[in-house]
Amino acid sequence: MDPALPHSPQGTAEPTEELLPLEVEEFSDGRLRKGAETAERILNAAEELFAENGYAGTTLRDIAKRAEIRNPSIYNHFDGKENLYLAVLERGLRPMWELFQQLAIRANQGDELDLHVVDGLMDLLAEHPNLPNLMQHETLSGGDRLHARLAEWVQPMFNAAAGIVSHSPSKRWSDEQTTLLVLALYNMIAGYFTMAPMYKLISGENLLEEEMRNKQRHLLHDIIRLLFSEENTK
Amino acid sequence: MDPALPHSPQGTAEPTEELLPLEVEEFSDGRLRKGAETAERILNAAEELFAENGYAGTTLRDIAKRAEIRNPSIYNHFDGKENLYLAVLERGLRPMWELFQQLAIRANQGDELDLHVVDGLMDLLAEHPNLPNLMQHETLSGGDRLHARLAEWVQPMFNAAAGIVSHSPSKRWSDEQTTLLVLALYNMIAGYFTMAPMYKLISGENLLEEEMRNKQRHLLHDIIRLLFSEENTK
DNA sequence: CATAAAAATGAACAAGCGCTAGTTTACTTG
DNA sequence: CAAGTAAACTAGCGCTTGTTCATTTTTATG
Repeated sequence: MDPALPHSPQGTAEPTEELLPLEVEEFSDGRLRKGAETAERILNAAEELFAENGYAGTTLRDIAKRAEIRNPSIYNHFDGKENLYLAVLERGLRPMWELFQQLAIRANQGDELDLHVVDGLMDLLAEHPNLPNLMQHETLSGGDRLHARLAEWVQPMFNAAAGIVSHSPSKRWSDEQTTLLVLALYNMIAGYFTMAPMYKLISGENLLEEEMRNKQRHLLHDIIRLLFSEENTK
Repeated sequence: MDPALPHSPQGTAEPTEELLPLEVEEFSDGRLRKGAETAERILNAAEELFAENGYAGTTLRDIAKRAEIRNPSIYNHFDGKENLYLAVLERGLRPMWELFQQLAIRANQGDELDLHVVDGLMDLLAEHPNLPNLMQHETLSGGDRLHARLAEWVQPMFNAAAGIVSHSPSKRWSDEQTTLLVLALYNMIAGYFTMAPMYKLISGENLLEEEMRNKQRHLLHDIIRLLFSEENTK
């Protein structure tokens, strides 16, 4: 494993590192090994339950039931609840991590990206609706369970996002504001998905359905355009 | 108690109802009765712990320890964990509920309010930093524990906020967009506080300190001004 | 097809949970 | 200050939790 690395807050500007070597256990014909298949079922079940109920609110027996196994079998694939949780988090964060790495590269090449970032994020989160909730649970607990890994996982994404925003044509935002702006935009975008269950209770409408998502995408475009227009310079 | 009220989504536009009769148990000289004082200590401890660790992640023994009593004593003041949680939620939501009620009245009188709303919310949340986290935990769990009370508590605030936004001078936003805009603005504002612990891990800076809060307030003012300027009409 | 490894299982353990009962202490009030 | 009530305590019950272990069943391989 990692040698110590006690939340060192040195943030490399370019996220070019690897997240983890992702080993695929499968036959030459692409069929998964039996063990790897149930490991995946466990991860899927755990992701859904952790996202909805958090770490403490999720039982290994609940996870096992959803994965259609008896709960000691989990220990054939993961070394305890905490490690399973970390595995879920890592697998969940990977697509977001990759998206930001990719967007950051294009931002350094001078492409205008703000709208692409929004679209990319909306698509990604729509495909992985558990991701914002997992992140939010971690955020609320102060990242206690991530702590060491947090720097290497979240920090590069944040830096990439800040880089993208600071490359925008608008000269409106100072460097100081850029940081807070990234936070605000993230909360606005991810919060949409996080809010979905409660919004459904209040209004009856399902934010996760495509029609609503398109309205949200439209709104975000309008907002981004207003925030990053070249005209006004404060 | 309430007669059924199974999440009826009829939202009265003006939040003029009462939240709950708030009974104060104190002597004529203002001193709290012994019992009422420990009840308050329990509520304070529970609020902090529920906000950080959620419902499942908080034990009555933890709460008792922080309130400096033994855990069965909690039952002299609250009828079980669930009811304590609801009491925490209600006491926590009250100031926000009152703020929105007050702002909604002024909005109906035609005052321009958008910036005042932001300032009011920032001040309120700075004073009650546990509130956004409590709400967020409830949001993530799908409001399961609130469910029935949710309509009467959250719905009026949401409607008040939507009313305020739709009274803004800008003709830019359609009614449909107004709803999503309220959500986005709420997430932006409340998310700032929710993110504080993780942001501190990443950057070392404390978002809850006044200096940072003022920068955030400034940023929010800029954003609101851009979103609700009279000029541009899309 | 035999064999070893991998995976799944039932049974059960210690620890911790919400909660109750019974009793003692502290407070309030006539 | 005495009596009654409210509030705090100790002890512990029934249950669930994460985890272990010995065993059986399944899967992969020479």
